Amino acid sequence: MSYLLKEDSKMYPGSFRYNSHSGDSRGPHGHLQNPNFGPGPAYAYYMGYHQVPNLDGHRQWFGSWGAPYTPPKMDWMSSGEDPSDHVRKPSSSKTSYSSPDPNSLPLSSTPGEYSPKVVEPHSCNRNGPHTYAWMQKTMGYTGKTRKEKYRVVYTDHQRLELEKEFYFTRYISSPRRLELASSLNLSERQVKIWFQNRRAKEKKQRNRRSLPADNSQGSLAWDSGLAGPTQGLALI
DNA sequence: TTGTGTTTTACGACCTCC
DNA sequence: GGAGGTCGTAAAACACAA
Repeated sequence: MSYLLKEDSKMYPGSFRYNSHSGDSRGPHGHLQNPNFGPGPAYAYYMGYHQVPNLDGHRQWFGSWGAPYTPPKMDWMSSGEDPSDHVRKPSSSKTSYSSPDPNSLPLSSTPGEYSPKVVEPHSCNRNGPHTYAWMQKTMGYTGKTRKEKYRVVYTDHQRLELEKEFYFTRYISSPRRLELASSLNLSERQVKIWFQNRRAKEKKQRNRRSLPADNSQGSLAWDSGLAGPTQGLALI
């Protein structure tokens, strides 16, 4: 399903920003080698989705989500493989968002599949160990303002799963939202907002290309200059 | 290295529908 | 009245040119 390969390259030109320093599953050419992606570095301690960064830039989930989030089947971890092997090479290999075939991905993985890892409560990025100031501020969980803890960055795995869902339906149903939120260790609210933002993004892109907004009709609007549904579906 | 532009999360305001 | 939609916007995270 190269739709996502294509689409994501546009959608996430910098989607591996985190991975450039925290590990991801891409090969030297920017292609994902591990369909389960690398560790999920992009979590932060935010609002109800309590996350604590660890040394590898992976953030750990606490609080309402129970077990910390760990992307499923993180083989490279269990096998002792160096996560850096999966790290995107620096900008010389500015990659497109090369997603694996979503059909091969664990779309319906459940939280139970995530095996919590013991991690250190600090993160690092390409600049080395790094703990965001706002994270430290919010560790105390004292009800921070929007400015103090603003947003998290979703992992590639989360993004891909969301994109996959968006590909099939631009308006997620409540049950499916619950399922997806659970499988991705996101809140339903996050999933809902992600879809809202995704639709807005699509609309923005469409407008940018001066394409008729009528294409928003129906469940798919991919024939609007974005990677089209026909193309995508044909490749599923 | 730094300044700037873009993208990504997240929210509030407001609207519609049931 | 609640849920969920769009729209506009804030600000973090990032890419990249200079």
